[in-house]
Amino acid sequence: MTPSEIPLLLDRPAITVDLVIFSVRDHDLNVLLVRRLEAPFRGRWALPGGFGQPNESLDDAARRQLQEETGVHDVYLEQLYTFGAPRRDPRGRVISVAYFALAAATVNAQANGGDVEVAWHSLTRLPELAFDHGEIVRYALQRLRYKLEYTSVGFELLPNEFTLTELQTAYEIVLGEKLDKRNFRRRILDAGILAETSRYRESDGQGRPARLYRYKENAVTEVKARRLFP
Amino acid sequence: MTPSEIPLLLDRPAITVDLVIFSVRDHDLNVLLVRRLEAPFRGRWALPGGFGQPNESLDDAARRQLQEETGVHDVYLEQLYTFGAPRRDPRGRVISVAYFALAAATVNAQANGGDVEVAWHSLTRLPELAFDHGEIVRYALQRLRYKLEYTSVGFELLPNEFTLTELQTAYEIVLGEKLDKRNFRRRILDAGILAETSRYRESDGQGRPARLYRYKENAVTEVKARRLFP
DNA sequence: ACAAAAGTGTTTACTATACACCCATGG
DNA sequence: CCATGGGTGTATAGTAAACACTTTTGT
Repeated sequence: MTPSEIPLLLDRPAITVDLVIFSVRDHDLNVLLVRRLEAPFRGRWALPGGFGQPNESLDDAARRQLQEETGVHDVYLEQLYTFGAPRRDPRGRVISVAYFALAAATVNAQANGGDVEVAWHSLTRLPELAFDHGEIVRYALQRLRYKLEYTSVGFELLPNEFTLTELQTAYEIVLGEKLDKRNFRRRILDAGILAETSRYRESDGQGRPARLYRYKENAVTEVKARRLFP
Repeated sequence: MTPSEIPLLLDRPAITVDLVIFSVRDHDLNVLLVRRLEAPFRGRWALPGGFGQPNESLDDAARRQLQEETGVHDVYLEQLYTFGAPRRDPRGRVISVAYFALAAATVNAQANGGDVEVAWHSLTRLPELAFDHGEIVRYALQRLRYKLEYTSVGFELLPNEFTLTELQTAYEIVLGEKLDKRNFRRRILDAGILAETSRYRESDGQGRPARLYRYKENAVTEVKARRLFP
């Protein structure tokens, strides 16, 4: 920051926090959306989000918006990217700090009292979204797939206890490809990030009950990438 | 974005763009800094940056600030992270969209006329910076090292034509470790991202002249990571 | 006893690493 | 002819991928 110091209030863009909340439901990757009640884009689905408060960090603002607007709390959250194209909001200059969040299928979302509609939408049949929110979702999906491959954020898509088949299915749904069961289990167990519980899940219909695991706290979350250079 | 619509001007934070420009010089990784002329932190070194203009994207604002403030242009630039802790600027709420840039040692920086000091600083002996800029630099360094391992951004630290030893040295300086010459050359040549030129660089003192290479435009920039899961 | 899902090892191909000597040039 | 940096190949270890049958449970 240099000689040109803090600008006149009139020149300031507005700044919002928007959230892309992913969850695996009904055998599909879903995003949580809210329906807009006012112009512009009235009636269209949009990402939850809003303005920060004066004494709140961006992360805190994201968490608060999530809770207030959708009832979702205690989920994995990370900053995604800041979008600031000049005409992305027809009302004027609005810069949006986008976050992405991962919620287990057991997490419930509900409108906070008012008449705002909140709903999960499958990514395979996403409606046209308000503003540039479609672009933000695409970017978030790319980041999710990418991180799934070399970090352990994937566990954030599951409840505390889960079976290895449930974990594998979540991965397959997000990555959009089938994985080999034996290799998957070997890798994930060898990584030493799971703790076996003594409990089992009865399969709905029939079949052998599956052992439940939980994700170890303090587990390493990043796996070394295959380096381009030695 | 929901019922709470665009807020009063008074509630709006100011928003700046700050730049972390890395360059390998004098056998060290350097960052380009400017000395502050005004309070707060008058006399301290800070990241170049400033406010965006109404009809300018964030990327454009970053590029313009870089050119205007330091004379640096046509370098690799990418958005890093947005910093928005409530008290990071003592004058009031300022949210900063940080960018990181890579410049070859042949790129010159110079103050734009005025009496602003602009200088490269080695990361091994960085002065205490203004605001939270020290934290921003640390975060940028982490990102640079990370990307160096699994993308080809490293080439942005070198001029158009370079020798393999120069390339290897740049990697060694950024990563802070020695690399094996034969393995390095094999990997980088096998990756098919370099084109051999017919020219050679005379080594300063003595020794056999080294072949010059250039980075292929359109080369793949990402290398597949070693996946945690099969 | 059968249907349904859980669980388990081995072989083969590929990729990464470690390592030492000859080559071209200028003084 | 020597000092300096450039350039090159191979053997070994480790990691990834492909692949099919047995076990446990409920009906």
